[in-house]
Amino acid sequence: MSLAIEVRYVYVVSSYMTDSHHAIKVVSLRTGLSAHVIRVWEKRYGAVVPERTGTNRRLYSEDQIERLGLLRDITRAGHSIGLVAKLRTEELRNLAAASGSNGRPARDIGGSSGRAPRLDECINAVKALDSRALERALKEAATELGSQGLLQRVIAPLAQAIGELWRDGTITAAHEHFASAVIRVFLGHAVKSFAGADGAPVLVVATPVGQLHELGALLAGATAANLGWRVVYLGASLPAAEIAGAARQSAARAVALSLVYPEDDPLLGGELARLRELMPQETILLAGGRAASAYGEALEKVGALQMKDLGHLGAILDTLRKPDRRSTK
Amino acid sequence: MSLAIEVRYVYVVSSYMTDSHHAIKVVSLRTGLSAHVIRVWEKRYGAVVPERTGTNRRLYSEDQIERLGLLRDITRAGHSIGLVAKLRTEELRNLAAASGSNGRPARDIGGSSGRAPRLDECINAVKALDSRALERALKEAATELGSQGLLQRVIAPLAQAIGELWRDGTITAAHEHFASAVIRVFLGHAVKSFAGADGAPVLVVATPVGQLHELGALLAGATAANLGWRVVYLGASLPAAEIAGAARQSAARAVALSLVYPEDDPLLGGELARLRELMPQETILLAGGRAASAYGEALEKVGALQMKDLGHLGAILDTLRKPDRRSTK
DNA sequence: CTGTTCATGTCAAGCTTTTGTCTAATATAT
DNA sequence: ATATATTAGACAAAAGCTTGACATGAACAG
Repeated sequence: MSLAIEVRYVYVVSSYMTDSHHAIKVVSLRTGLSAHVIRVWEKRYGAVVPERTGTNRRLYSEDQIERLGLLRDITRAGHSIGLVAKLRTEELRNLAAASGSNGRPARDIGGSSGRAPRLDECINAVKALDSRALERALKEAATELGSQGLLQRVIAPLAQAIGELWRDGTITAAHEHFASAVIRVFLGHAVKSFAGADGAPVLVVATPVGQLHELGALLAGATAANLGWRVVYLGASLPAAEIAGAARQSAARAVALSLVYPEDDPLLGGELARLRELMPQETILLAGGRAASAYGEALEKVGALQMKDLGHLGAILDTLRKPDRRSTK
Repeated sequence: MSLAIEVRYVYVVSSYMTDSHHAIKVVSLRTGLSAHVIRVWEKRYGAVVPERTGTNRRLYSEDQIERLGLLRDITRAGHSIGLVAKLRTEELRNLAAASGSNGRPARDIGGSSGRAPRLDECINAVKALDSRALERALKEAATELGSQGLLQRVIAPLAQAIGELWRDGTITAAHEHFASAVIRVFLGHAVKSFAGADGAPVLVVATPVGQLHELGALLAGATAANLGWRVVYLGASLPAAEIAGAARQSAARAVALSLVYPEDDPLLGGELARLRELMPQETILLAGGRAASAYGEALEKVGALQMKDLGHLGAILDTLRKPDRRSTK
């Protein structure tokens, strides 16, 4: 019977069974590029030339999808597609790594470097395990900055600061858990409900096995909820099968993973591969967090979109909202 | 044939394949200089003369980008562009190091007894990963039963039911995590704040290493908060040292542990002993949850009070309230 | 003090190139 | 039949290029 399954694909791909093939729509969803753009990049620049079925449909391999993802990142960093489209994939990886890390214009650094108002207060409250003070500071920050500003200018930096303090031993894991718990609850009422509207697209948020730090996932969930997604929040350290199951059951449009620490888990690659395999094909995989870049290769391999920060996540989510639209004036 | 490929690029880059070429936009982003300025520096001073494509677009090498960055720093430090524009790059480096000691601000980045009314609703919502339905059911239960009844007659049985369904495979760990997340947030506003009043006694709530299920701890925390304690909630799976540290730092009157699964962790005894040893002498250790009785012996050994259910916990907490008062203010 | 000159950053107009999107007609898939 | 793909070509917005002009402020001569 496994024979029967394989037979379905024989007419399509003659080579490896491991080299799966994907229709353009899947590629479009997974890369965030429109099918138009994918075709025109092929036609004009030969950026990616897919196989074809006997009936002329395009079929993309995982490698090609990776390549398209790299091109997406590189062009978003400012490079023109015409100049990079024909580079070898290896060079694209270098370019993506290079422009990804330092793509920031230097000019607005000085201006906005002003530390968010309540941040120090929050950090002190965490150090003191003082939930009242932490809640108060968060509340004031929320009224001052609005929920988007709260997330991006206070909670995200706070999460980062906690990570740093933890790594250098100033605070312990208990402080980190404590902060997670308070922030979790706080976000529960500060941000629009995680529940989302009826027709809203679904985002599953979690952290893979071994990744114990929850704050990043929390931030991603809150950001998505803010943008009108229905968030299925699963918390930290879940096996691939569980995440995939939740994604399947909730018909999620995307799954967001937060990777913070450790940065060198040898098992994570396998988890990611399993996740990609078990997830519905059309579900998109997103990854963010401090350690995401450390797993860049593994993430590319499974076609995951890497997010630089919360703003980037927001942009991607906006793109994913409308996977396909026709009657736009 | 690899020759054929390289030839296509000869007109563009004559040297290394690693020396990528960048459009002016990328250069502008990376240096923070406007494209205008970059062009005018080229035209007037020949500061940087890029290659051109066949269609006359400028193409900058990494070296040239570095040079522009140096010029940016130097001019911002007060030198006039006309005087430094033609210096050799090496000299620029010295100048930049000398004048701009303040240059880069580095950034980096982000129920056994009578079936309670809403219980089935809750269970179904968990099965369906439907956070809206779960929240609604909990809310209705809260108004019907009050917060104490909500905890004892809905959430506690729900936690137990989830545990059973998980053990028999009806639901997965993802569902359990999902339920924890929703309930966590819900308790955050339904129950009196975890923060507690100023003079309130402090209870640290956590789950020891290896105990991944958080719901029991959550219930204990909510119950204590309801009774006017100040709760330092640390969540699941914390090492003894961390819990003890938190207890010490917050001058906790008691530490409550929730033990649910597994029931036969051989390491738990050691963790408990270490915890007892590291904790302040006068802090009392409490243990509850489905698996508490399985560890009865170890708990006896460290003098922990075992709680049979939430009502029992409440009674113990009331007893612990009065002894020993501190003059902290 | 005043007027001139120079250095420098910015802008606009007019043209070309690049690139994403759209339409129409046709074919395939489910 | 309806949704999805395919091609070719058209279109328009965005980004680049060049030339020339303008604004500001500093240096300087009278």
